[in-house]
Amino acid sequence: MTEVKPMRADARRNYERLLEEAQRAFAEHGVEASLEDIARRAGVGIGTLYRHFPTREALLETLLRARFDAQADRARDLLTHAEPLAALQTWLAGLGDATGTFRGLVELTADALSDESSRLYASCHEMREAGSHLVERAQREGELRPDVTTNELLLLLHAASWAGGHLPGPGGMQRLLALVFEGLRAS
Amino acid sequence: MTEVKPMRADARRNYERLLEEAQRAFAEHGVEASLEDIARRAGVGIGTLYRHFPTREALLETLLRARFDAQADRARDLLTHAEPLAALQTWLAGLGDATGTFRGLVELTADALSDESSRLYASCHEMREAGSHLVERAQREGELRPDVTTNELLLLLHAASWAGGHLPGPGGMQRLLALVFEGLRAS
DNA sequence: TTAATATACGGAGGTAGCCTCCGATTGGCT
DNA sequence: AGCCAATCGGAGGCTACCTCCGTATATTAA
Repeated sequence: MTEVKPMRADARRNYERLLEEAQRAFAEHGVEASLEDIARRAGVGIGTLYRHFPTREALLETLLRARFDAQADRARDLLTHAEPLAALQTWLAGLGDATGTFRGLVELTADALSDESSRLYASCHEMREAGSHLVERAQREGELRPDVTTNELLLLLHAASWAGGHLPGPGGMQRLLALVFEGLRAS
Repeated sequence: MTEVKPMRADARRNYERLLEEAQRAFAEHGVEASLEDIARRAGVGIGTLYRHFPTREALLETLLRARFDAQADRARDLLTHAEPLAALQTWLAGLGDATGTFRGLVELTADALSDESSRLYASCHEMREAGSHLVERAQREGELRPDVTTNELLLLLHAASWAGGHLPGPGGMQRLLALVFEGLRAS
């Protein structure tokens, strides 16, 4: 329904160059990478960058949306998994990997979930909805404590992801997430 | 032993004005508060700020050191507490409050723990040493899973503190910390 | 092919923050 | 009072953000 005029050829070319360089820059320097640098490397004026992507978040969202949508799909798949708690844990691990794509991204997504005006809110929100079904199933079948909310779980995941980013080696987030699921008390 | 010439009167006056305004600014705007603004409000040139505190971290450390040292003392006190796990949990909660003093501080302290060259490293390190005795005791008495390291625990705490800062109301960190200790699995 | 026009480009310029450097100032001592 | 070391202040160079508008060009119609 939404009428989309095709982009002018030069516009489309610049748009794509910008996305390529943004991907590189964010991967290398984290979400705070210099926008002027991205424009420079894309061989484009800074004004052109801002016309295509009015905010840093808009740029990030374009780069991440597909990934986040895939994550929502994955949640729906996992609803048929035999073990509800394991399914939830698996899904959260995948989500943790997604928010670990760029250094500093966790902060943004964590904030986006509680800020409807955020550009990332939409993509994140759909993920949360899909995930909350996994949470409810695990609780309904008595595998997850019933007093935990989806928001709390996502926040714990973000926390683990954040912390994982502050550990030297890789795989930190996975280990921490496992700890959170299993609890610290000796059994 | 360390010979300390008394500061010149104007120097001491400026030093203290700077600390006052820094406290205000960090409390209001988080650790990224503008240093030029702090100098301005203190009625002092920016050069004077940098002479007294060569880095942002130096300024923060001066404001926080007493607090962190107190936290180390508290760890030593809690070693005599009857319940090792509860003692550990209490201590971590206190530490979480301390790193929640300024928005964005958790990131700094988490990084400081793995960066010896950091200005905050010393104060943090002493805390960790004190805390690790609480960890070891809880493990020795079989109340804490033996495969968790002090570093992991501190990181989990920082993570909870970080996440607490991304929740609307207060007390978020306490709730999350409790969840981490108790585990997510239904019992 | 050419002309008209909507579309898109680019970067100058204003703002703000970081940090350094050095000439001007002043506290404290004799 | 007068000296000098200690201290001050802020100009200046840098980077980054974001906006605005004169210029350039892709597209469409003639």
